[in-house]
Order: sequence, then C-alpha cells, then structure tokens
Amino acid sequence: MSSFPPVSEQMELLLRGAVDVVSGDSLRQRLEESRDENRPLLVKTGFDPTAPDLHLGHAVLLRKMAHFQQLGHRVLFLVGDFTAMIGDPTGKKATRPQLSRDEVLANAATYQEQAWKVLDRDKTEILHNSEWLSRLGAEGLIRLAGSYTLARMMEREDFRARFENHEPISIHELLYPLTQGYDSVELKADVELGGHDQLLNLLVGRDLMRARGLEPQIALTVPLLVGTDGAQKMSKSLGNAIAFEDSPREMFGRTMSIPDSLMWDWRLLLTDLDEAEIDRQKAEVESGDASPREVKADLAHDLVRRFHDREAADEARAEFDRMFRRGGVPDEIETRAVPAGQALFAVIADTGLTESRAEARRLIQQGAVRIDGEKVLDPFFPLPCASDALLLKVGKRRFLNVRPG
RNA sequence: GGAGGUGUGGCCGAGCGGUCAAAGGCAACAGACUGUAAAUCUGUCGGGCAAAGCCCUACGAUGGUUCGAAUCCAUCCGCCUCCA
Repeated sequence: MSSFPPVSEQMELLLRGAVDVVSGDSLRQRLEESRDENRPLLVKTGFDPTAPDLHLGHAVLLRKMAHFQQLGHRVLFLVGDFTAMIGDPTGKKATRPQLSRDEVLANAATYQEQAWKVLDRDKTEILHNSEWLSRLGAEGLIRLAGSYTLARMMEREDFRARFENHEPISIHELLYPLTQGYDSVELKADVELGGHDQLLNLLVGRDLMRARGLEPQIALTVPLLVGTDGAQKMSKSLGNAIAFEDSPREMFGRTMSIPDSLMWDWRLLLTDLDEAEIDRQKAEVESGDASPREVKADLAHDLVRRFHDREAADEARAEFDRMFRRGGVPDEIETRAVPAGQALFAVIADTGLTESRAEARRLIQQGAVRIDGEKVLDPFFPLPCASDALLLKVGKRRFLNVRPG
C-alpha cells in the first residue's frame, strides 16, 4: 500500500502555477515509480541567501516546495553558501557582489527563520553546498568547467544581453550554473525547483547528470511574481515588494494597491484557492457582478492571515475600511511633543514626516498637509498651543499626533 | 602588448569655459478624479534660509589651468571597443 496520493492528484497540485516542466511526462513517470515503490522523491531547491528579507516573491517558490512536502516527498533546502560567494548572475545586469562566508551564513539563518512561515520546518532537510563544492578544488572545478561550452552558456538571455550591450561579464559568473548543476549531481536529485529565471541553471544540472550516467533531474520552475507596481518582478530594491515581516496593516494596504489585473496571478501563486474558483471570480468581476475592490480585499485578507493570523487579518481589513473608504485615520498613531509656535513645515520635517524641510514646504504648498482635517497652505503656520494633541496628516498615509508645549 | 572610447542626479540620457542645481524620458511624491486599482490632467522632484532671491553641496577620484570648470589639462580608479 502506498502512502502517496494518486499521481493525477499530485500532478495537479505540483503543476499549479508552474511555468516550465522539463518534462511533464518524466515527472508523471517518476511520481508513478515513487508511488509504486513507496519512495519519496528528492526535491532540491537552492537558495542563494544574499537578501535576508523574504518577500512574497520568495513565497511562490517556497509554496511549491511546500506542495511537495504535503504530498510526502523529501524537500531539500540547499543553502548555496559556496555559490553565494560566487554571486549568481541570473537576471542581473551587473556583477553581483561576492559575500563573505560569515555574511552568507548569517543571511541563511535569517532566511530560514522566515521561510518556516511557508515551509514545514520538521519536514525540511537543510544542506550546505560548500560541503562538497569546497572539496572539489581547483582541479575538480576545471574538470567541471570542461564539461560545458561558452556557446551553451551564452544561450542564456541575461549573459547574451550583457554581452551584446558591452557590459562586463566576469569569468566566475560562468561558473555559477556549473556549480549549481554539480549540486544536483552530488545529491542525485529527482526534481529541482527554481524561479523561471533559473531554468537554464536547472537544465545545466540535467546535462551534468546525464554526462555522469545519472537519470537527469526534472526541472520545474515557478513564475517570478510581479511586484506591487504591476510592472516589474518583485524585489526589495525596486520598492515593489511586500515582506513576510511587514505589519498586517502594511501587508493589507500594499496588496490593495496592486493593479486589479495582477490579483489573479497573486491568487494563483500565493493562496490555495481552487483554480476553478479563481476563474469564477474573475468572470464575475469582468461581467460586473462582483466588485474588484472586494475581491482584492479578500486576497489581502487571505495573505495577512497566512503570514500573521486571522485576527490580525480581520483588524487590518477593518482598519483599511475605516481609513480609506470612510476617510478616517488609523487606530494607533504615534504622539510626539513638539515646541509650541513652531512653523508647520519645521514640525513636519523635524518629526520625520518628510525627509527635508524643503520637501515639507513643497508639500504644504501643494495642499498635501492637514491639521485635524483642515488643509493648511501656509508653511509658516505656527502650531497653536492646545490641550489635546493635533493630528497631522501628510499625503494619504502619513499620520502623526503632535502635542505642542 | 598596441590603438581608441567612456564615467552626469534613484535609473536612462543631453550638456557650447560663464546665462547649469544641470535639457528630455522613466521612476517617485503630491493634488484633482477614484476603489490607497488602472487611465487621465496638474504640480513637485539636492539641501538650508520668512525666499520669484541668496548661500552650501553635487556631474568617477585627486590635483591643476582660468576672473570663472560638468565642460580644458595631468595623474589615478572603473568600464567598454578594436587589433594582437
């Protein structure tokens, strides 16, 4: 008797949201073997822990790993402590900085701490690729390099683009896909997961495995999540990310700010809602039977619940309604003491609501600043003495209570 | 090894020795309209100053020429191209 669910059921879950599967047939076949022999598949995912703040973009891949876990397969969380020191060139227009070993290990620890919000910690095996890669030595590395060609490497769009644009490509960057592929050889992985941009790296792994007489791994990729700007892939440096660690309010609000057209992707990739149900909602919104705002709020609620808890999600939603639908203010606003009679622009800048006094003046003149709901256009407006705190509002979302005295 | 090119604000990209805090685009921010969506329109977009002006800092780095340098010169650093 097998402990694994039927293969068709497994396939459905595993292929949800996937971009590439090389190949679907071999995945099915291997799942069948696994089920027949009652042996879990070995699923490898490499992490290059350069950015310790996880965001929803990372969640897509972690969720795919979680799917394999749910089905009873062995999921390896491979810390690329060796490869991180090389710096993965994928998708970068510039050479990545090479990190020290200590930085990498510290990042990896932070990374994992957050990853357990999505992955089942007890079912995750953690390995570090320095274990075998540092043993490889110069000779081993050169031999490894001998099994691939420059032409094949240059098939990669990011390398090619950089080459054609006369941008630098360091030799060490060419070694990255090879070392990553070597990990698969070493682990004899059945499946390797990665973002869509990793496809070529995963395929290098297949080639290297085949060359050594191993059954090549199945490459399965997930899409790169588009960020809150609706245009570029989610990334902290582009400011379009929602971090696992963001507060419920922030997570809810930032989700509400995504373009409507994006919410279906997010639904599919970040939540468990049935694909059929997603399609149904989409049809309803398109026909005007459902409000896109409400559908998006459900999504936001779902995400907050997932990364915080149900209560936090309820609160975030209620607060959002209060603030933005009814023009109210948030529950908790920090209160600061400020000198009475000080000019408004100085107060705003000095309390950090704006980055500079010049910016404060401009915003006031543009009508972006309100005191207790009253628009004030004079930057030199002196803050009156008041027994109660005054509510300062700058733009739509910056609030502060000040108590002049 | 030889020859040449290039380095400007978050990004791309103009820039004649003075009129350059530096065109234009993107992004961002604010206002209007809204659903903190999209689209559209308007404005802002180094810092300081009760300010249509003045001052400070800034065009890879350091020096220099000049009354005056993003613009010219030297050295250094980074990057690229061609030839070998």
